[in-house]
Amino acid sequence: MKKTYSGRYFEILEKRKNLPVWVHKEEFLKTLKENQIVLLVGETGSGKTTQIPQFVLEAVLNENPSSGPKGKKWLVGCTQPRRVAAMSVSRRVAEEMDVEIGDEVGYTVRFEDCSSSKTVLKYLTDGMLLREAMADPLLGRYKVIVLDEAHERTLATDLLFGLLKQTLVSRPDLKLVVMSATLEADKFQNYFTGVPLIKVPGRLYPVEILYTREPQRDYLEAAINTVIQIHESEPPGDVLVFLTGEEEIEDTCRRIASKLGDQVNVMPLYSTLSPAMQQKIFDPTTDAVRKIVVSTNIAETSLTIDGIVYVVDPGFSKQKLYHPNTRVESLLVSPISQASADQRAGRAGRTQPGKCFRLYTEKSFKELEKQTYAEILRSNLANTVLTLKRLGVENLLHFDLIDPPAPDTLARALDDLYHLGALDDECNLTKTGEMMSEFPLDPQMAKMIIVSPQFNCSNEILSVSAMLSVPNCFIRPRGEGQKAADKAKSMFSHIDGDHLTLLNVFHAFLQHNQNQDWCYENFINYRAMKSAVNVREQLVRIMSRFQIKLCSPDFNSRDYYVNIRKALLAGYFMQVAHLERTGNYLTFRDKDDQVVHLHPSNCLEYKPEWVVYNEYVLTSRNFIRTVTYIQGEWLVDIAPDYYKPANFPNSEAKRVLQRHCKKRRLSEERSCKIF
DNA sequence: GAGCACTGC
Repeated sequence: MKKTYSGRYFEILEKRKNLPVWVHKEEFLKTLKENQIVLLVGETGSGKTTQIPQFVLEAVLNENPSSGPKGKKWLVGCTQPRRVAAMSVSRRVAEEMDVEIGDEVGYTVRFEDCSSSKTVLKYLTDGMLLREAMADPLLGRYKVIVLDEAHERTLATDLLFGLLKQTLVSRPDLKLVVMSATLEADKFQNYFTGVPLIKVPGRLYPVEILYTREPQRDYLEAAINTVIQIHESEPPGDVLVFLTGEEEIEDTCRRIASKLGDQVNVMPLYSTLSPAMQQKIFDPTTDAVRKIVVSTNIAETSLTIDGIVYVVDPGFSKQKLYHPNTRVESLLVSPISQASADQRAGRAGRTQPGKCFRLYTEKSFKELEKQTYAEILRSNLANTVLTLKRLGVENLLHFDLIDPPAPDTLARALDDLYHLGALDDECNLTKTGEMMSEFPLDPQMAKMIIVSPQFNCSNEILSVSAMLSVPNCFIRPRGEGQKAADKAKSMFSHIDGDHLTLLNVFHAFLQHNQNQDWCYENFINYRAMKSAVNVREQLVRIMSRFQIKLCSPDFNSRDYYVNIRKALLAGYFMQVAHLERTGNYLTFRDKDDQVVHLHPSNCLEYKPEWVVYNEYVLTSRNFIRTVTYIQGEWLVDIAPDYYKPANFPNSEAKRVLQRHCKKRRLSEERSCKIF
């Protein structure tokens, strides 16, 4: 590292030294020296994310002045749950250390590696470190790993916990720092028995918490009234209201605006909002007009808005839930946890003392869960199990996780992977499974891609996969534009299904040279399309690594779309529904079949007897979304082991399946006689 | 005939 620093360096250094975490620098370094694992609890504003990794780096460089593994430099890695955070924090730290980003300080996130052979401190997403661990389970280049925001308990962070717990045993020279914003620390301390804990206070202004006297029946009504009340009786200061979803937010914005008019500036905030609209949130307010931001959970952790003095918290958010029996993931409006409520309240005290209006009673608050359930307890684990297998975990039940998932969920995941050919009878990873694990996709999709050359359509399947991996590309404005949007969409529609429609959109986007105006005119989300192109490129790179053929059927051939539909089924054969005589679709499964409805966004002009679907969503009804027509006999051709009639309970679909099986047997016998 | 909390590889 260079010896002379710029004036700016010393200027920033003085500011850094005022951060609360600096008071604990010596204590931290001493503890790190004497222990393999250190737990640090630092509240918002303590400076832990930027400073601790620098402290660690200083120690590593002092103790290992020259050598690293294979002549390379030792690395300090710091994980973040979000890519924006990894990028922005590393930029900040590079500035503090007076170096160019990508040199001594860098970051690695999906689609972007801004690090080099010079890099000694690297910020990366938790998912990225997990990927690195797949290639090198001992994480040989790292000397210290810092797991930041551990309290968020993302799936990737939880897996890293389990993995590092093993790695630390085989690599006594590797150290781990766990950083958490809340004191769920006892949970971590139980997990890593006897680990020292350092507590650093945050720097937030006091936030007064107000509860309602009675529980509120209608939280929207209550939220709107509270905003009006704040506006009429509280001193200047911006307001942040937490709601659960896009429609609710847009609706509430309109209602507030109609009541308060020009006196306030009401703005919505959610992830699918265009970046330009999101940016508006950060425009400074004029003194005369109060800013009112109505937001989803995105403002709880991902985005920080300065100048918020009042927070309105109805106490709900949409949360993902997984039911292993029906294999359905659903988004459900649910009460938040105490930790979440406290995090929301903290948003009021970033620039001056604030107030948080909780639209529930103090008693209700005390009845809330302390922490939000870890993601691993609320997810389909097929992909997780595949990752663990790839990391060399032999017995999943013995893998030490902070919160072990339900046995049902685990069993379901193993079962799915077995049917996909990723695991053998003894639960070992197969060659196919190994390849599947390299794709940053769900197992069905990875399988579909791997076998697509057999249907001579890997190019098309890659495009469809990319489209399925990004947010919905169809824009549908409320009110006026709706009809025009639907008409534009119908231009892309393929009568046999939504997957093929997505393919049409992708092809059209490329034909129009990825033109943004073309997207605008056709009600297509440009950002989604660009990111699909990006995803596809990444998938192509993985394909070439495994030398999987890139090929297309003849576009003018009658079988062009047939091949693609067959390839879809080769991955998603466990997600098939059959049209019953009642006119309803029934999922066709070994157990727990469900009545489902085609999602109204589908582009089919008729109801085919059999469909393959991309996802099952539980909202106002049971919907299957993104569906494509398939032939019943393909089930027997493409997944004969899974579609043995004996595996299924009696049903209309089973009788049809039996007929197909019989026909297949007969044709096989006939062909035997010929030879 | 309806919706899309949020991340991430």
